[in-house]
Amino acid sequence: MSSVDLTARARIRDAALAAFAELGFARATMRVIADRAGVSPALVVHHFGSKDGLRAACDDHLMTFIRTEKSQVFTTGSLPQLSAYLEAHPQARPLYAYLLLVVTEGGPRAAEMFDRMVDDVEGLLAVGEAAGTIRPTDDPRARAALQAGIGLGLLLLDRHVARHLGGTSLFEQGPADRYADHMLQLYTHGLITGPLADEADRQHVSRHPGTSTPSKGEQ
Amino acid sequence: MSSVDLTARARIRDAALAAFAELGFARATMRVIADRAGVSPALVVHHFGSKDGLRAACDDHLMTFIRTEKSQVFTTGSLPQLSAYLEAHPQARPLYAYLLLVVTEGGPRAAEMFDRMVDDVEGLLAVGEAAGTIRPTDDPRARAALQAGIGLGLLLLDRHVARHLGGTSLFEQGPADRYADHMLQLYTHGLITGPLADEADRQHVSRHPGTSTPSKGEQ
DNA sequence: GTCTATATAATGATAGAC
DNA sequence: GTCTATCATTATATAGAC
Repeated sequence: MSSVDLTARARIRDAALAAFAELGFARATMRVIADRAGVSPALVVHHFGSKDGLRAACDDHLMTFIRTEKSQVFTTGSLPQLSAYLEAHPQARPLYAYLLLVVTEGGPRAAEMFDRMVDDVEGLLAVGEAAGTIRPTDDPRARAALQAGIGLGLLLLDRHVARHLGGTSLFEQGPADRYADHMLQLYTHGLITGPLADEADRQHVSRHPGTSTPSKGEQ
Repeated sequence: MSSVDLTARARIRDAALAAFAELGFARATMRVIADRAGVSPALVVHHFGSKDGLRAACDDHLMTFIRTEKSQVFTTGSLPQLSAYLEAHPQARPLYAYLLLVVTEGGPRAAEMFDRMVDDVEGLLAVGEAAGTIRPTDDPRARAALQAGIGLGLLLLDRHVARHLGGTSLFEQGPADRYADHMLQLYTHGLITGPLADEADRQHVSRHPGTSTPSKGEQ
């Protein structure tokens, strides 16, 4: 409904967002973007100055969206939540795709975006820790960064991972189920067991004396 | 020692490998590659036919390397092992960097490369399972794909994750330590605890009756 | 604001001498 | 095998009319 009578500037920006995400920055030419927006290449320059200016406008648009609290779900790394959100808000799809592009191709604001995600994840984990559903940690920042990286990294490899889960995207039902199964397993019980796990615990305690990470009641 | 008197063809291929990895396919132009190899642009075409031909030669070179058993470490997703390997075999660095590019920019052989990694990870996990150091699973293929994705995904986000771990790359000492700490923690004990973990177990059992995943001794 | 027409630069690739 | 010189194409960006 709102996408019908957008200003030309907004239409160009949206076309660019989608074209960049689909083709990469280099192969999404001004002509292609102009065509998709239904305008002349000259008008693109008129509105954004240059291709880099257009890119910056796309970054701005995404950052604004990311900063909206209702799009926190974008940045949590939780696939089921993200999946539900995209289902309910199809307009967010191109922004999500563009986020993946920016992070991989490493534009000037990629760091800013990833940092925002880490902040969000850290907050969520802290809430869980307080509620007793998330294990305590010595190093909340590192944990948040790694968990954000795990979540986003898997989304970057969507195609490849999903192929082994019997589909073409993790957002499909089948792959999503097998994904959820393993991740829940990993997040509730880990992957390592037996003597190797005990050894890992000893290493951790020796590095962080005073901290204990028992699997069940110690001290 | 062996890099001094390479044939021009090999020098061009190596220069391309590095330039592609550093700049991406689009921005690594034939001229840039020729300059770095110390030859004329025409010679690049003479040897490889076209830019796509050059790219294919790089892919071939990487695949040959990946298929060598001694480079399995490339594909395990274990950072400490990979780090040690790259330290001991600096010649492998550009190949590693090119692998990351291929996986992100999704060339024609990216799938082949990722599949190889999943195979390797699945084998390693099966060995661990047999040895009693890795928890059993219902779905070894999914687990291997996801663990490969987690490992590779974090390497793709190297820069960003490392920034939060106090460095610029996960291969540096400080970030590597904090990385190892959290991942060991995650892999030995998981992340979720308390009632949420119990609920996860119930969901898993109801989906896979007959399978049990107790955190400690349940028949 | 929007267009057509065009300038300018860079790219992948070719021709042909050595 | 390797070069210099050059072509044809395509890219971004500009000029100026409407």
